[in-house]
Amino acid sequence: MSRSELAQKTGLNRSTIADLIGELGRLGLVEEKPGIATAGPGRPSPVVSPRPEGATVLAIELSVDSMAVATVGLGGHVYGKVRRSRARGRHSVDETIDEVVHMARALLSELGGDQVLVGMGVAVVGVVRRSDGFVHLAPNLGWKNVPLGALLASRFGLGDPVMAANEADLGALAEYRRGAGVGASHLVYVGSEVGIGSGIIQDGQPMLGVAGYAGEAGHMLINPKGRECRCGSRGCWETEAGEAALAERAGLSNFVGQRLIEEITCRVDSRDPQALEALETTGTWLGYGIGNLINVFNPDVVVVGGLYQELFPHLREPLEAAARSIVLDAPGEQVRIVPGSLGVDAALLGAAEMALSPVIADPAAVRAVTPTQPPDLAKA
Amino acid sequence: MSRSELAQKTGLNRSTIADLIGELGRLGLVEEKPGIATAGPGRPSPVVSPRPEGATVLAIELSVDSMAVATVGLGGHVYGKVRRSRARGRHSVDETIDEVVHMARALLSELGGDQVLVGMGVAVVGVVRRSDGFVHLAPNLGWKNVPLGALLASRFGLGDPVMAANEADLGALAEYRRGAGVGASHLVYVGSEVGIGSGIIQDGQPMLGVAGYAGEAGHMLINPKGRECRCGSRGCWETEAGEAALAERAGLSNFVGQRLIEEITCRVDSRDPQALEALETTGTWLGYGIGNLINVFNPDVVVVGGLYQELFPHLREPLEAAARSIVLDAPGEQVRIVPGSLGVDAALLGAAEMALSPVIADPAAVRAVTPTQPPDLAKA
DNA sequence: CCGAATTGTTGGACCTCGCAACAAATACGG
DNA sequence: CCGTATTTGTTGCGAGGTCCAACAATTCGG
Repeated sequence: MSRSELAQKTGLNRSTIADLIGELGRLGLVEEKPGIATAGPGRPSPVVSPRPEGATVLAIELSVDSMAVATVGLGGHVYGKVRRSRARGRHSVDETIDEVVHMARALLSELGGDQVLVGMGVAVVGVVRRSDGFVHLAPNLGWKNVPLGALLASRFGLGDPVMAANEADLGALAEYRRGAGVGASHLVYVGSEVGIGSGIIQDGQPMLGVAGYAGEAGHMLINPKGRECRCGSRGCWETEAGEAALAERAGLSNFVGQRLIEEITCRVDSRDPQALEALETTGTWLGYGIGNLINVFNPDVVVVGGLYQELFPHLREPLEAAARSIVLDAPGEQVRIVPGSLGVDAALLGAAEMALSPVIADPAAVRAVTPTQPPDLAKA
Repeated sequence: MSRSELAQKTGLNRSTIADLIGELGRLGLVEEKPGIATAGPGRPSPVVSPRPEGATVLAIELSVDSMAVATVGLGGHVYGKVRRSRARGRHSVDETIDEVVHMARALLSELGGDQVLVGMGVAVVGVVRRSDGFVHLAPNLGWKNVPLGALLASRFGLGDPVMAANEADLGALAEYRRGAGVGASHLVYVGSEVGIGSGIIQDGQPMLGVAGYAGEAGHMLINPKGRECRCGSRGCWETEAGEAALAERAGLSNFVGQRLIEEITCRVDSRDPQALEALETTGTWLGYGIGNLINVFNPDVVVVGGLYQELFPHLREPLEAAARSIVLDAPGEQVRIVPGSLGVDAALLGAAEMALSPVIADPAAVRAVTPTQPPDLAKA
């Protein structure tokens, strides 16, 4: 983007932009390139772009059936990424952190010398306090009250605890900044893994609620006569529209996660009626919940991510029909309901964006972070 | 509040505060009084308080079965208020505006000479565009695409269209600033008239959504096997928890509005089993919806306003039980669910707060507004 | 009556940003 | 090939808002 475009977009003066670009350039966060084909007369404008090497972060994702680590530079540039499948169920905290350290070591050693590491961020399936990465509850990992942010910080030799957030919240952030939601200002992200999580961007800002637990739409009551839910209630959205419900309807209860998606896709391709029916029903329930969220949030765009991203073409029709049947006729604009574009990595990239956000908020205040040595594996 | 308290609260310097207070004083928006009993040593501090006369607005409410007009000064001080009942159903736009002008004339003539009128604000039962008060849809008034803000502006001889907003959104604002939500930062307001409306304050700011239609929780699907709704759908929250459902359950379908509330209160006092049962059931449905909103918004406080404010003591128990059964165990803090404290005037006061908000945003830019003469009644 | 404590006030300094003029680089018409 | 219009980056200056440090005002406690 050129300087004058920046001036127009930000509403700031050209001279102010020049000043800021100068400072960011000195900090190594942006660079200017000769500029491309010019349209019309006038002095050609060099293109200003973020310099990914200027600020790199380590992003971590602890998901239901996999974990991942990545090194990501300013602007969302992914340098390296490792994902590892894990069986669902309990995992010890120590073991998990060891594994993270192991995966991170490999990625960090690949970083070039000019790359400045400035922070870390973690996406967790569970209820997490953002500021210090305290995991209140993560049923899918079997964790409760784990000071993950502090543990990671001490393990990597950092001063401050590592920030962490809910997977769906970070998925929303990533799709908003780098994915299907670019250009929107109000976004609702619906991600499904075992349950259904949601994250909301309101006017460009993540909506966190008073304690950071906003967006727990998975347990929205939607069918009082519905199935029993793990949470003890009945007829929660995720019991009607979640993975388990889909699998049961399709007669595939022994499949989970990616395997389930593949199996269903396969059966749909061969026109299996039970699979088609299951998608129809599940899409309808998904649509009801999404319709509720649209009524409540009035977003630009709803992004369907997680497992259902791949199935979206098969879910679209019933989903949209159900949502439209609920949504009040908003005059003028129509909401777009679209699949995510970042796939399984949405939350991982969101964790990176979160870790990079201090750089964007106050570039001058950010310092390089040095993990103590290539961190060693305590128990390896 | 004293100057040093202000400095502490805002984080600004004492000298900055002095400067700002000086400017606001010159504009007549604040005044300093000798200051009260001092605690401890030190120079005594005069108390700075908003001067209601400095900025007065005309607030208007167009509700389901009544309309109201009030003159309100800075800080929420009500100078005068008129409310008039109207039969439910269609009302012509012209007739309504005439009536508003009539009621406003009386109130404006009572204003003292030192009171500066700076704007107007309208609360409407319906879907309204805030910026220019365009009423997209107000089924309860029988209105569709009425440029109410512009009509009022031309009738009162103002330059800019009058701002208007949804009743529930303004109820939320009023309860947040002046009512049961004072001190909270994240508030969900649930107001019931004919249907159920909701308004949300997130981190001190009204949550509007991309087009200003956020918070339409009344048509949240909550019971797919439920009653048919006016909106064409089935099992919306308001069909299960709204006024009509309550009346029907209590066997009082021929009562509406305030009369219904009185009749029910009366029957409850005499232990009428059908009334008690109706409250129990309605409270439960209310609680389910509120629980959903709590999960999604993670608020400090939920304020129940509108018709149900008075019935709240009788609704509390089933309502809280239902809500708690849905809400995920938020560690630490508990949400408070409380009745509103502003009663039927919540939306009216909210309209005043909305009209006053430009003064708070930029006191220097606000000019006195002069309605053309005491506005005359064109058709009277 | 004097020191400690608190608070309002004053003058100077800094930082951010906008404005206006100028310089640089291109397209287009002759 | 040259001059003009056009767009854009750059420079110097000024306005506004804020903080800091020192000082003045006022009260409490000994």
